[in-house]
Amino acid sequence: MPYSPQHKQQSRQKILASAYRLFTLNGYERITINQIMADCQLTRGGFYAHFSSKSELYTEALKFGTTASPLVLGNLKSLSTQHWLTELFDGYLSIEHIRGIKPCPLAFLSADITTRDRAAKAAYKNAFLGMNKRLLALVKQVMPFTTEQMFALSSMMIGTVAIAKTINDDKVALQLLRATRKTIRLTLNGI
Amino acid sequence: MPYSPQHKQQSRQKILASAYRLFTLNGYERITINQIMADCQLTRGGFYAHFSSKSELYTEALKFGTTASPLVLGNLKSLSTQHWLTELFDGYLSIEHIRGIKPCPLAFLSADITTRDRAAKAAYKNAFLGMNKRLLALVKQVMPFTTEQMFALSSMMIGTVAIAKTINDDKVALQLLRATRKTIRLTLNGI
DNA sequence: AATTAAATATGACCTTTATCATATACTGAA
DNA sequence: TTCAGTATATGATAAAGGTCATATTTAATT
Repeated sequence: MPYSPQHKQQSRQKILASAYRLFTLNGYERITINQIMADCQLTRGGFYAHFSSKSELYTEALKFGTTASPLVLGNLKSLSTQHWLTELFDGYLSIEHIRGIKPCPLAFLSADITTRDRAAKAAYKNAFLGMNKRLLALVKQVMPFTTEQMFALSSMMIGTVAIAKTINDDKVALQLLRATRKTIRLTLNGI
Repeated sequence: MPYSPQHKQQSRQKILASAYRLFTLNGYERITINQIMADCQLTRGGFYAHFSSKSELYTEALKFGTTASPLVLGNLKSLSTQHWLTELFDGYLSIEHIRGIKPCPLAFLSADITTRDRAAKAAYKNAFLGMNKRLLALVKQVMPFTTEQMFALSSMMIGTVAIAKTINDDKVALQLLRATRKTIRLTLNGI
């Protein structure tokens, strides 16, 4: 038996991590299998030992990056829920987030998903619904809040970062991010 | 002198209209010059008599589709501003809008723009700022409203339709659209 | 009708990229 | 150290698409 038994699994995980990051930053068409494999120190050909096609990888990468999202798990348990939520929203609505290398796929892949297959759409939908559920549970600890209110709030945050990322001009981008941060604080009763 | 003097201009306008629609629905990479030219009954080669490259066309098409946006001009002048705004928001946040062939480029091209050149980003930014300005002027006729509030509201609407469009499941998509419609009505003082 | 110059169509080129067949490299066991 | 068989790399293939050179069509003017 050659290679350690986990070797292939490790490669698979590395491919998924690279694919998730690169796809989120660039979309499906702007990233090649070559780039993904090179990013994790592998080469083109071996790819098909792990995935049957590029589009399968896309869906798996999206699942990989959005299940058990670190976003809401966090390790700031020492903080009060209120404080923690503030940190969460402010971080999400920050210029660092939108200019960084770990942007939110819900924001940056929405249009991309539209032209992708059923499986990719399902993965996106699950990610969106999952995030809403987890966030809603948290917000409810602080104040009464409905699923519908949560949907609207999520949409606002996601829309804001999606738009802010397109804007080259930091001044305008910051103004937009700030606007939404303010609005959210008001919505959440001055958290 | 062959052809009527306006002939080339007419062709250009047709190309722009086709490009605008197809790009908005599919993004830059999923549409070929061939498809655009075929869509307006022309052929591939003639393209370069009108535009120097695909990316130039993309930017011009975006400008074409977003300047003097019919969105806010409308012809419902008989209605009160309040009523008119309600119609506008409800139409934007409708399943017909997101499933139709004239979707909002601000919502469906945000991620696409991120990986495009400076000119395309500028066109997107102008479209966004222009829409906000026009909308704000209208909302102000009804109630006090700031630029920042307008930004947050636009982001919410744009985010909502962007997400709703990715969701294959009409039930969930409708729930999401409804949530934002409700929230907007509350925000606008029960318009 | 014939002419002519602009507008459009045709065909070809070259690059990129997904995919696959085949060769090589690796490592645990004998 | 050799073997075996899995994991990865290499090279090839075929298709797609942006671009351009050249041919053809068009209609206002003569």
